[in-house]
Amino acid sequence: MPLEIRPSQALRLWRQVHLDLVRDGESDLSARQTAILLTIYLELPPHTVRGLAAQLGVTKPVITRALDTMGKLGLVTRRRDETDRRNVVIQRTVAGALAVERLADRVVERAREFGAG
Amino acid sequence: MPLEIRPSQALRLWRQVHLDLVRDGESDLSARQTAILLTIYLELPPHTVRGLAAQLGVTKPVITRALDTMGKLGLVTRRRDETDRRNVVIQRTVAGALAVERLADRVVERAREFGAG
DNA sequence: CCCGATCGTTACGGACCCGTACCATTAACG
DNA sequence: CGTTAATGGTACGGGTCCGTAACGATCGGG
Repeated sequence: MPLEIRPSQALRLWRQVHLDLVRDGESDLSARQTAILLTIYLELPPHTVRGLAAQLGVTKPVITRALDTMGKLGLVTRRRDETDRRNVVIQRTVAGALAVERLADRVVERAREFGAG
Repeated sequence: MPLEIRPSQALRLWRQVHLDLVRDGESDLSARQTAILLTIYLELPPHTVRGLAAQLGVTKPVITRALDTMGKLGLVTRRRDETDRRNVVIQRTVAGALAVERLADRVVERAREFGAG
């Protein structure tokens, strides 16, 4: 059963959620960072730098830097893969899971308000 | 009639649209910039720097810089208000309208795909 | 063993953005 | 007029991010 949504609704939803994020001082993530964060929390592990770079169609340093930033924010962690020490496994954190959950709640909430629009 | 959407749907939708934006090389706007752009295109004119700053809960230079950047990208334009030359009126552009329209289409499209999730 | 391939990170020069503070222009009003 | 208030923009020091290129560590096959 598809989720029917009209363009005007989509735009109002998109705007309002972004407004919420800005106003609540939720860390001002770029589209890239958001895509990385949600990929880590929605797709099945394990996640590697190379894998994320391929999925997003960006270069490796972009992922490395994004992980640096999100690491400082406590949203993700890195750990060496001991079976192949060349790899780095990106791991979820409690704080990250909560942030993602809050985002989901925001979207759901605003979607409900805007249904009639 | 409210728009019912489950948290898991919301997150998958949010992720997929951001992935699309990144992969298609759509300018990597921050949450702030997105909020500003959509406010300009969804709310009734006229829009001023001060008004936008108040709506987003940020300082004026944030708006000025965002308008500089979006101006370079051709998404918005500025014009002096001739009736009160202290004011600057932010105006929409064809390119900006198209970008907003594309965003709406992306959201609608992905929402349709993910309905069952 | 060693050599090539793979993985993540770092270096570099340049661009953008932040928040605070200050500035130039314009309007409003006594 | 001149003075005050309001608006948008700019200067500054500091941080983050970009893309390209190089690097060190590690694996795997000959």
